[in-house]
Amino acid sequence: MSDRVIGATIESVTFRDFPGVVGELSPEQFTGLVSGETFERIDRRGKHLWLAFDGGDGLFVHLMMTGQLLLLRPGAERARFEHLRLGLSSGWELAYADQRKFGRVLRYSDQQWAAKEGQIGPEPLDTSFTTALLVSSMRSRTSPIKAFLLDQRKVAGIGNIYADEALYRARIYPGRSTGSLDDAEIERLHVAIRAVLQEGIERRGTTLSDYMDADGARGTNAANLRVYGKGGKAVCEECGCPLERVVIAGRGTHFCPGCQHDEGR
DNA sequence: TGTTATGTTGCCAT
DNA sequence: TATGGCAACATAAC
Repeated sequence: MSDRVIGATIESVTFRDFPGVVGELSPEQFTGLVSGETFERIDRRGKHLWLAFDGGDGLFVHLMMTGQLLLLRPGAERARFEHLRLGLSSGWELAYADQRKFGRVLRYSDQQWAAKEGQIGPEPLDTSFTTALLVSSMRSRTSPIKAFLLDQRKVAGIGNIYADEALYRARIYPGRSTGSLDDAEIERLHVAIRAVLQEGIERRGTTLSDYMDADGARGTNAANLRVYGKGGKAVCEECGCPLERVVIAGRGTHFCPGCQHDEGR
């Protein structure tokens, strides 16, 4: 998005059928606050996006389950489930669409973004994300490792798909108590987290139904998944066991009972 | 036609 | 503080 957004000024704001997409502000308040602002920088922490204005403050965006940020040409037909469109001086329009309306485009002060950012755990692809860091944050926790991985305060950016994929690659049962993992298991998990995320990025995202990039292109990582969505529908490509689906941490959890034992190793 | 599942997170109760 | 359940919403697949 950077090429078409950085340096561009917001010239128009159009609301569609869900003004709540911008939070508590009325459409008039939001329009007044962002009109004339120029984007200086696009940042990201985990799944949280930050589109910073050049004079300070900016837009905080979270896509949640079904959100889409789209760059459209002026006059382009309203996207399905489009709720907000920002007309930019660069000759593009930045639209936000979201079938389930969980996501938000919020006007945040720098302080609000700093506070939000401070809540988010380490970036798993940064060099600062070491096995030792993971070991110390996992110590003496009793919740399932799957719940730990989904907690954005512990590690940034892992969602339900990548949690299941990482645990499968590390051969760890998702229901294992976080604090019960030994050093070798945590080392495998560290490697697996980085691998599944890196591969997902290389394939430009896991599109199961809604995800698309700003050009409307689908990611191809769905074809790279080994377990997610396959419980009861496929066998493990390593051991041939039928894959299973259970609910852990309130989320559908897919795993191989042959490779991911309840008691480690 | 009803029931259940879906990629996330915050709030609430314990 | 840590943990677990559930609601927010629209749609697709059983």
